[in-house]
Amino acid sequence: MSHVSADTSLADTREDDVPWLSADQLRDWQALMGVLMTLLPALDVQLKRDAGVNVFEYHVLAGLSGAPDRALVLSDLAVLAQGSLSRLSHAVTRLERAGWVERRDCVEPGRRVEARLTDAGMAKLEEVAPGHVREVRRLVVDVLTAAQLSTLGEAARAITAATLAGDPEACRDVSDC
Amino acid sequence: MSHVSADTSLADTREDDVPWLSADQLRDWQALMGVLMTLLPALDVQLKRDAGVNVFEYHVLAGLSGAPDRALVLSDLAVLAQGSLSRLSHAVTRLERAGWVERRDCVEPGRRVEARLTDAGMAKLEEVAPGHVREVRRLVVDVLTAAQLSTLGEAARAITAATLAGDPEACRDVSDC
DNA sequence: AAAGATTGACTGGTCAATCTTT
DNA sequence: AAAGATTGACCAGTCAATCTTT
Repeated sequence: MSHVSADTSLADTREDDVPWLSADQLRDWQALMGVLMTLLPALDVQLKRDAGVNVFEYHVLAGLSGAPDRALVLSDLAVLAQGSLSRLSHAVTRLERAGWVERRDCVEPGRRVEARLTDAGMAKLEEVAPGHVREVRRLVVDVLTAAQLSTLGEAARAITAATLAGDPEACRDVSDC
Repeated sequence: MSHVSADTSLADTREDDVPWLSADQLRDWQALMGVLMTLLPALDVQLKRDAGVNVFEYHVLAGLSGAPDRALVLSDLAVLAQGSLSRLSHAVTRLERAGWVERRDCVEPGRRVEARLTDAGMAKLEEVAPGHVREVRRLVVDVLTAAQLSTLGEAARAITAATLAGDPEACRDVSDC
């Protein structure tokens, strides 16, 4: 696994021959950085203002809502919501305190715990979703052509694949569980 | 949801006519969310591990390095680095403590302060940049075709424009200063 | 008053240490 | 021991209050 790559001389911090980006590449990269720096915070603002949850918590609720019996083992949910287990645990604590989620010990092996969306949580999600979707449309979907959005999705999948490569835990889809 | 369907109808807090996303739109949007959640943290990890700075601090250094006399008024630098003035002030404090930046009161009007990249800061940036660019290539530029990257840039600019609309302060480019 | 900058309390996240169960 | 989950210390960012200068 960890052997073989051609550039393994990490002890030597000087690996030259890193070609700089072309003017076009730089421009497009900077544009992407702009989105990375501004879009998530903008979505966070809307959700916190109108619903009192942040983006990650929203995705936890949404993830649970689509699961069988509205429940998932925490480590699976962490993968689905794209966060660390620790981050998830903190988030679930907050959501539990609000009454939208509850923890339940699994009967099965190991020290497994599942989070389950309560009825109040489902109601909350249904109340919150339209405003969130509206914002996603306003900031993303509606400002792009269908072709742009499609290419954006393709590119995003390629980037995510590269980003998660070497992190086998984070790679698997929730459908693997 | 322009029409109330048979599913659980809660209170009438329905703000109607928010059309849900099509399957394709949803898929592409989720892909973009994946990038938003993972790419910035991945870049942060590389920079912190190899250089002891986060992405925002890196952009502050990079922004200053390209400015005339390697100095910029803080409020301008905040726009360039895409962060709040408060965030920038905290960051500059850290960078100043490390010796990479120094604050200087402006002679000019108002209570203006400029941040100036020191020689040590410039050296730091030159030391750090290759590793960062390598990571940007590995995770983004090299996994996309030229056409994909170009469309991605276009889309990103459209999204940023929508996101910053209504925030006139954040809109202006640093070239306006 | 208004613009620019700073500060501190608070929040959410990471990391490492710990606990629990197989 | 190993997997899953939790916890707490620590850090970076936000928000609102404040300070400084015109």
